Amino acid sequence: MRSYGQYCSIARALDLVGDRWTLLLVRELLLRGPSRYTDLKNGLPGVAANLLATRLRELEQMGLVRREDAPPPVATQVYELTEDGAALEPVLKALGLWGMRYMNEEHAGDAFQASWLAYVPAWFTNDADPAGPPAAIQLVADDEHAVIELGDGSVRARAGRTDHPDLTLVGPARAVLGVLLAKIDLQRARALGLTVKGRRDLLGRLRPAKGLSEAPRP
Amino acid sequence: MRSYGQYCSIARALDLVGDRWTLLLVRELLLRGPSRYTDLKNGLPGVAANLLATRLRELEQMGLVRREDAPPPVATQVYELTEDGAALEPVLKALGLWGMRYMNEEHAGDAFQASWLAYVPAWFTNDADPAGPPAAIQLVADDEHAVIELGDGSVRARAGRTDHPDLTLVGPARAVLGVLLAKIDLQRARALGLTVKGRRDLLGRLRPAKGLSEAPRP
DNA sequence: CCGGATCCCCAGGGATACTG
DNA sequence: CAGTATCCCTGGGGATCCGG
Repeated sequence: MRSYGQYCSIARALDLVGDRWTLLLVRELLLRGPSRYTDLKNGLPGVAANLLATRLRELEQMGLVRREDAPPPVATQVYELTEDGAALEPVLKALGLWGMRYMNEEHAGDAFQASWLAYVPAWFTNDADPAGPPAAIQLVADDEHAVIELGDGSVRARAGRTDHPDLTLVGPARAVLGVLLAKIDLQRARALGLTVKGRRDLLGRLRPAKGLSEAPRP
Repeated sequence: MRSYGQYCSIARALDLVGDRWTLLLVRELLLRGPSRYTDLKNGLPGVAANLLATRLRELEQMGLVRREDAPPPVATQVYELTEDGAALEPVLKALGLWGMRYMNEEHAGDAFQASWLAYVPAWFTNDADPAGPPAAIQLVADDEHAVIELGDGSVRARAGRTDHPDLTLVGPARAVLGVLLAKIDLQRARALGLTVKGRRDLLGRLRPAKGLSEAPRP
């Protein structure tokens, strides 16, 4: 990218990661951990192959990404974030938090992945009952599966499934996320196609982070 | 900008503000408040006139910027952030904080402005002695003037000058910012051309925010 | 199948000139 | 002062191809 030519830390940051696809690539590396080229390509639907290779090369040269040989089972290379690269997490959190206000409308044809389902509760909710017992919530949105695990005072989430969840939410992504962040109530979520099974009181333990509760928008 | 086509709040955010110059334009509106077109153009050295006009139109249509008639003295229009636009402040702070690690090197020819000098202490330092008496620090870097005001437990900063500062720092931007954030000591700063006059103990009241102190880099 | 490299084409951005 | 108009050029999208 052309430099903005400004001695300003915001401009400097954008000089490095302001290019198209760059921050989404960092998102993938942050959410998935060390990843192969093909996994990244799958995680970034729409990216051109050459562009992904170029970005990875640039990020490596800037010192934000490291290329390493994968551990024994696989014989290929993996890409992972360096310390400087991982330090972008607050940037992605801030962007993601701000962007939540535009998640009310689902645009037809938008891609969706389990890891994007998982980071929302993990990043943007707290446990309102930190001393409460462990619990697991199974999320299923557009056939993507994620699990929220409550306990030890934290809200953790990951892509995948769990046996014996205490609560299961199945429905369109918009409804699942809306309910998790208390932006829409169960009544409206059901109208959007949400199915709820299990201990719905657990939803009360998910307290939306500041900057979200502002006011549900039309 | 082309949409990324992903149902992910980070991608959504970048759909709106990921375009070139957009976040820097928001930075200007945030730091300067309601601004005229020409002020924005001056605050964004290097931007093409047509691009600035396009971005303002796009941001207005997205609901991030509002165009209004200026109060009586001037007969022109001003642009200002809406609530949604101003909510980008945490994003700019996160980006700016991350970018500080690349401010050690000044690139020849980089533009520099007083408002960019001011936001660094205002955003990235706290008063280590919140109950301490009011004090003012005059900053002069590359002929740009800014003032830090301590008192009432907060660190405020603005472009401009003050009479009777308690401390005055004059020198290249890199040295002034480095000293403010405790990334370089006075000894080294002086070697870089910094001049210090007044109560240098006041520097001890500026406590760098988390995410900065990590370790000065070469 | 993985990890790219190559090629073509178009939209978005840069520089400058011009206008109400 | 507040933009438009124009031209040029680069960066990115999309498809295909290629070596391991």
